Amino acid sequence: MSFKPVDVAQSKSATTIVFDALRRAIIIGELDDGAALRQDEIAKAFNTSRIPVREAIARLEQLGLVETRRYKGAVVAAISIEDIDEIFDLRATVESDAIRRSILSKQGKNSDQVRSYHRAFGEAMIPEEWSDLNRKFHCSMYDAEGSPNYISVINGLLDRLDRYLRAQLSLTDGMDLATREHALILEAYEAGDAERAAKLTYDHVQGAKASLINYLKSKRV
Amino acid sequence: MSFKPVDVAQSKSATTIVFDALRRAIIIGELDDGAALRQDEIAKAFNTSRIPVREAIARLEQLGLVETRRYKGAVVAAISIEDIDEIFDLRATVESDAIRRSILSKQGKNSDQVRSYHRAFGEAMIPEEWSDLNRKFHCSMYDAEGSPNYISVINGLLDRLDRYLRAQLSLTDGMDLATREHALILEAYEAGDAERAAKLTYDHVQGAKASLINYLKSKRV
DNA sequence: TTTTCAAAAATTGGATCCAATATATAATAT
DNA sequence: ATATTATATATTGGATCCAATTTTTGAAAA
Repeated sequence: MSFKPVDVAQSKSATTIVFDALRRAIIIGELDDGAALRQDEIAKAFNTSRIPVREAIARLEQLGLVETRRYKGAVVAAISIEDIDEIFDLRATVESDAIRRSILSKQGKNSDQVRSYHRAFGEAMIPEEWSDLNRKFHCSMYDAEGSPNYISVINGLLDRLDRYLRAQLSLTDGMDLATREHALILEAYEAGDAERAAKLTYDHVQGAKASLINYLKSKRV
Repeated sequence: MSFKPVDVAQSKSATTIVFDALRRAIIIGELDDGAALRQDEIAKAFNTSRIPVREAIARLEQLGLVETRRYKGAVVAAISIEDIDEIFDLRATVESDAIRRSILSKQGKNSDQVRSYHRAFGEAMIPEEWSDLNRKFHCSMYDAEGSPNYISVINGLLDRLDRYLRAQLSLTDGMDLATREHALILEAYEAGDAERAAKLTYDHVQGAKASLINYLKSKRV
């Protein structure tokens, strides 16, 4: 045989292709808050019918990334400063517990992986990469085997925050501070110091919150 | 005018009706783990076409209540004991922080509401009601105005645990202990003791975890 | 010119149809 | 009798069509 058989069930559905693309576009800020998602337009762009687009929108709505109004369609969800503030608190709480339980869990450390994300974060020249690498850095320290639900909640929260973080990161120079704080968190992680890592993570997230809220308040006068 | 005009946009879509009903059926354990959700069957039962059913299933999948396999349809998600264990930890973490921030937030207390749920919980004769009342009791102490995202995450976690909790509650007599623990939490809430309320809530959830895990382990030999 | 009303166009929500894949059943081979 | 193959049926995924609602545009009235 000169070809490799592939299970057809592994091919992505039209719904999933559209969902992934729309989710990505929202997260990276390509679709602005309040932007209408026209079913027909999206269907044409993806060369499919409206049904997969509707299903993708239904999925995005459950993630809080879009809001739909009956008979009026879907728009990209705008997140208020109060909600952003709260989501950061929630992140700080969940992520600090995630790293604590990861360290306490006796699982092997991901040190090589974490280190390489840390290095990549410090070296990244394009703001678009920072946010992805930041997510990878943090999540690689959480126990993927033992904490899939923590990680899923964290990713959901990050999905909702990312476009604001990206806009901020493009315009401010908080990367040096973040890199330094990452180094401290990594140090505590490698030293197996669960409480210190949890506290550093909590404080790091809260610092990012303060910075973003300041930025948004100055921008939304 | 002898009739009251109602905004048509307030009518529920077929998708929402199906979604609500399926979500409810899964939560209360009417649909067993692994049960197949046949689109055609459900569409017939609700006297609609398959499209709203598919959209409802897409939404349920994002909530982790069902799992779909390409070309094979959707089944009710079975949650492993390890996942249940983790979800309880996540609940304990998030709910203890939710009650802490609620108490610290200077918002008015919901005491009357909380008390009435507490009383109803203690008086409930039907196990089916316990789980709903338990949820209402706890969530009424969290700050709906300032913590909608906390509450949303908590409800999502509870949705996934509820059918196991309900099965357990029907067969064990942990209600007396729960009622006593609720009373202590309520006491700390009303006293404005954020740290004590947080600790009691955390311990309460962890106790419920231990109890449910024991039950499930004995049941799944 | 501005406001109101009517008609046309755009869009959403759901029904039906068709194609593709999976599953069950029947027929054939061993 | 069992295993394999072929056929029929069931189910999912998406395309198309129709009905309902919203938005836009154009015409008429003030």
